[in-house]
Order: sequence, then structure tokens, then C-alpha cells
Amino acid sequence: MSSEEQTAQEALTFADLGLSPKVLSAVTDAGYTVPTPIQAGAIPHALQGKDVLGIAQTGTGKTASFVLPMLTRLEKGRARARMPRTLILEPTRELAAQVEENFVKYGKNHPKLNIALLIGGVSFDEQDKKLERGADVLIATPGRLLDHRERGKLLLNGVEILVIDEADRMLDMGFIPDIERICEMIPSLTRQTLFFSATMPPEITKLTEKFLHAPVRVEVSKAASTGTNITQRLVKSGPKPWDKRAALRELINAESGELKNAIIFCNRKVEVSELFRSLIKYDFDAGALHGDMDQRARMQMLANFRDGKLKLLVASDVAARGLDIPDVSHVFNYDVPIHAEDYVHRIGRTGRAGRSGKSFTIVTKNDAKYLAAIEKLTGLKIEWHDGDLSTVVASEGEDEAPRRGRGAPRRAGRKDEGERKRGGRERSQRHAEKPAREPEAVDIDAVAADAPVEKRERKEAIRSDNAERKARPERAEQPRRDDRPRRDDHRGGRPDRSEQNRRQREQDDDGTVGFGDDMPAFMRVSAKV
DNA sequence: AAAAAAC
Repeated sequence: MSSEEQTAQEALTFADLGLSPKVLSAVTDAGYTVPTPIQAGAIPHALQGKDVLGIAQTGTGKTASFVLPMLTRLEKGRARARMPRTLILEPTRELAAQVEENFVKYGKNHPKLNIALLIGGVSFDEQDKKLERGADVLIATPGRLLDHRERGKLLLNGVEILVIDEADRMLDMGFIPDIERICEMIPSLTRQTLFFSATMPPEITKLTEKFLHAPVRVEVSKAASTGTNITQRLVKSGPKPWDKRAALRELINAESGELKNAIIFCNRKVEVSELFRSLIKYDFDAGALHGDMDQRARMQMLANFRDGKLKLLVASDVAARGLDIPDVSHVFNYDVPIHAEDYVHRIGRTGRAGRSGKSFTIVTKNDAKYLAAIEKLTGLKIEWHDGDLSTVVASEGEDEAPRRGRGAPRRAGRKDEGERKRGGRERSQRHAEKPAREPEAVDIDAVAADAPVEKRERKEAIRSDNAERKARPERAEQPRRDDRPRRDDHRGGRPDRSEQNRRQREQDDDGTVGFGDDMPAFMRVSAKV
């Protein structure tokens, strides 16, 4: 594209793109007049029925660049039962739901538009009913889509427009075989394909060669890989979880003047859970988001965070890309991401739409090589916030190596692999929180679908617990935290985790019945504000 | 080395 064309396009308004009056009016009502570069580039071609290869990061207005032309094109024709007219594939459930919201928003003048969202973790029947009724727009994650299809509830040969969104992320997640299968189910002669990816690794290029016909390539210049409006800092910490949690708390407090809301990224789901619990204990206004959580909790957390009912969101990389969370003032990396690109995506959650943002990455001595990779990728030496690792004060916590030789010999009564791992983690967790003398915990295990336990086990535990609770509604005064085993005897007579949980649940008995029956207490806690 | 995604 020449620079003249570029300038000409910047002067464009949505009214110049060829969208239908209904769509245009919804766009205007939403307060938009000038399309973003990807929208200006893709919409006219999409309206003409051409295949489009859009290379754009999230936050560039990519979603509207396919939603708007699709709505326009859907005005002609009607959907037949079980034969959706369009299909949009998304890598995560949240993204799929987000696209649905866009269709609702811009499709408000299309009262007859049927939208079906096929994602995992929610009821099958409702989705099936929508399919039966005939969907104009089908938005799906690959797993659930294939599930419906295998049950014979879905025919894909009537699909007129196929959208593959976040293709590079699909690749990362191992979805490419699924995507290929799905593409092959849709007749290529009658199909228009819109394909979006932030980057074009060889596998993705191959995919586009296979499934796109003479695509129009629309590339949006990458926003400087890590936006210059983001202030990035490194924060030293000891290597232990309690060191890192303390460093984070200190940081949040120090930033409290500027901190409007923040996402705190962890590398692992268990860490999300642990950190979330810890923050709640310290009375921070925090929520959690990761893929093992109950789908309703995921949605609710995200909604609360977006609506400003929740200040801190502790999340796995499920939240790193694509989620449209406007106006996050801070991003904290509780862990240095193992993949350098993830760093870019994570901190890209702040400093959006030209606003300024701050990111802090907690670094321990174990993170050197990941940090080096990040600095290499971004071509940037990230400054230390308050002295580098050489100034870390030694932790007062337990020795690095787990102590042995106390209690029963290790061989006796050895637990299975999973249990042993969990036990170890809990031990360090408990210990970690000891020195700080935290206020009593909100019990999260009782309700959170995010504990590192099989779902079934969890449900079972809650069910039996509820039964027990009913049987004994009244109970003697609870022991206080100070009566619990202390620092040095935590290896010995520590009450069983489930015992602790049970007591805690009895303490804040709130009538929570179990998954799916009631809103988890931790969500209520966060919603209180 | 981790997350995500199907019952």
C-alpha cells in the first residue's frame, strides 16, 4: 500500500466501506466513525466475498473487521436447521464469548439474527436447541464444535463464511489438526474464508495456502512490539513463593496511588490459585481466572473485572491474549513468562489505545535465562525498579532443600505421585504465610473450581461436606488461627487440609450448595467491593 | 516447561 493510499484510508469513515445501513447505524450508535486500519483494509474485500488474510495483533479492531461485513452479508438469506450459515473459530472460550458480544452489539438492528455459541464447560442442550433453530452465526471453540458434529447434530456444508481467528494461537495450542478437519468439512467452492493471525510462522502460512483462495492480504503494522507507552520495570525477589508474594504485595501497595486495576500473570494454574488465595487473605480486592475454573466462574470473574467491580485479576495466560479488557493500568508478572512472546502479550494488556500503562515483572535468580530471552526479543534492556538481584535480602523462610529424616521414613506410607506433589506444595504454602500472620482465610477450596484436584473429587468432597454440615448444624467455637500448629511443628500435627477446609466452611456457612447450584463464595467476595 | 481445549 502506498503512503498516499494510507493517508486516504485514514480519512475514511465507516460510511465509506459499503456496510449496510443497519450495520452502519449500530456502529454509529456504538460511537465509532473512523475505522481502524485493519477494518478499513479488510471490510471492503470481505463484503465483496473475497478471502482475506488479516495479519494483526489483538487490540487493532480485528473483531469488528469480520463481524461488520458478516452482518451485512447475512442480511440476505436465512439459516436452515442444523446448517449454520457462518462459522467463527476461536482458541479460547472467553474469546468466543467476546465475539458473540460483538455480534449482539453490532447486530442490534438485526432482530432475527440467530447466534449460537458452542464452547465447552457449559450445557450441551441449550447449544443444541440453537443449532436446531438454525444459526446465522456460529461461534465455537474447536473441541465443542467437533463434539456436536460427531453427535450428528451439526452440518457444516451450508457454511458461507468461515472465520479462523487467532490462528497462531491455535497453533500454539495444538489446534491445527482440528482446524484442518473443520476446514475440510466445509465445501471450499461456496465458502469465503477470513483468516486472522498476529504472526505468520511457516505452519500458518502452509495452512493459508491450503485453505484460502487468492486471499487479499491485509497487514497492520505491528504496534512497536512492546508499546512505548508502557513503563516496564523488573522487581527483584527471593526465589520462594512467600518472597514473591511479599514482593508483589509491597509493589501493589507502593503503586496504589496510580493503580486503577491490574492483571497479575502467573505461569501455572496452581500458582494462580495460591496467589489468589493469598491476596484475598491479605484483603486485596482480587479475583482469579484460569482454565480449570468452572466456566461460570470464569465468565463472572471476567465480567466483574471489566465492570470495575474487581481491582486485581490473577490469571494464567488464558488472559494474556485477545481478551478485550480496556484500560488496565498495571500488569504484574508474578512469574517471568517462559516464552518471551508471552511477555509481549501480557504487558500488552495495559497501555492500550494510546493510554499509558505500567508493567512490573518479578524476577528471581532462577529467571535469568527467560529474562534474557525477553530482552533479546524486545530488543530492550528492562530497568530494575529498586535494585537488581544482587541486592536481594536473603529470605527468612525455610531452607531450600526439603528437610528429611523427621517423622516416618519416606518409604513407609508413601503417597502416589500426584498426592505427594500436592502435599509438598501445600506445606510450603502454609509455611509461606506463617511469618506474616495473615488474617483468617476466606475458604476458597470449598467452592473454587480451581483447586488442583480432579473435578469429581472436588464435587464429591463438597457434597459429603454439605451432608455432614446438615447433620450437625451447630458446632462448638472454632479454634483460632493462633491455636494452630506453628512454624516449627507444621510438619507434625498439622490438621489435614480437608479438615481445615471443612472447619472454615462451617465458619462462614453461607448456604453455598455446590457447583452449579450457587455462585461460589469467592466470587461473591470479589463482587462486594 | 505451561496453558488452552471435549463429554
